[in-house]
Amino acid sequence: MKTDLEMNTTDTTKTVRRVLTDYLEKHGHRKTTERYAILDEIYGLNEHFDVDSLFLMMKQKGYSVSRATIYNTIEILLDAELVTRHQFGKNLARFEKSYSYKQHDHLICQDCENVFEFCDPRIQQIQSMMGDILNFDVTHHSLNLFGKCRELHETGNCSRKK
Amino acid sequence: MKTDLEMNTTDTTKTVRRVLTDYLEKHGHRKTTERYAILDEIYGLNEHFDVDSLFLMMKQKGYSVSRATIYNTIEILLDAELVTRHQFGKNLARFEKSYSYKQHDHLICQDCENVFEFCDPRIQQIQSMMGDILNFDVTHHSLNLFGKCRELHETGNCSRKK
DNA sequence: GTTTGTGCAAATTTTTTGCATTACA
DNA sequence: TGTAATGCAAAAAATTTGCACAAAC
Repeated sequence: MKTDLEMNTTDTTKTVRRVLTDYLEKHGHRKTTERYAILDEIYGLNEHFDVDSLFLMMKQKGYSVSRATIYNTIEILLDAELVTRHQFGKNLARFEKSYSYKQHDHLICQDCENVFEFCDPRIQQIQSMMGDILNFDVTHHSLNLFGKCRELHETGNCSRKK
Repeated sequence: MKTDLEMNTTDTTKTVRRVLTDYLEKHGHRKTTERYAILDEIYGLNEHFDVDSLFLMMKQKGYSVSRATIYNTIEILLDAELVTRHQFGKNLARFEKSYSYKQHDHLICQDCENVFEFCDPRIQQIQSMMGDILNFDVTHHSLNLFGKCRELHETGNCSRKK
């Protein structure tokens, strides 16, 4: 049997579709084509996305779902733990696929808004320790580091600046 | 001379007004009554706030500033490091006074939306280590832990639920 | 007296909601 | 066929912007 990391895109698509099917059946929700189309689109991306860009990308590909349906579906995908939600300092929710993804956190350049990922085991330790101390059942966390990427730091500007 | 922690509210008010004055002069901005009124209001609070609640609180006290001015002023206070900005999982910016406040992070109850504070030195270590590794000049971070507070965990409900 | 900053209202942006229609079960 | 889900458009919520007027300097 393959480990998650060995799976290719097709495998992953199949697997997450299966996870979604199980979730929908378990919760008595219908298996609509839109839900699977949105899931596929999300798992075809390798970057963070927001609802509007997802809507536009799908529209451009000729598969048009309404924004309302995307918002609805993302709620389901969040609950099914197939997607995670982030906020990188703006009032705009951003998402990313999460199935079989190693837990990671983000480093955001204040200038080019580029998002980098990193992982540090101490965060999990802090998370569980604080849960114990403060009598909380901590389910997840969000750690964002903000700063200047190397390019901005060295040249005073970033190429990707918006 | 007093340490920051020994200062009372009046002392703090004076000090932060002075910090703001220095900032405004340094940046060639005008010292308007609104800016000081907003600063005073913020430093009179002991909780996180959002722009609209600040607007309503000031209005109720008879000191009415426009929301636009509050948004403008908060930009200045952020830049002057007199206020910090947070997002606790909602698309709503929340703020808190930051002068002489020990760096801390937040634990948020998903049910009652109550926000608790904690501090762990390892976060600073992670922050500087990741900056070194990824060639970033990390200026600040935001760590939020999300979960169920004790009350929610034990009773399935929180008294403060909205 | 200049000009910056404020207030107001309108515009934008992001998300939510209501309701008629579609399509899953 | 009954009902949940979709699409659309309108509403809501948060923030930004434009412009006339007020008040710092």
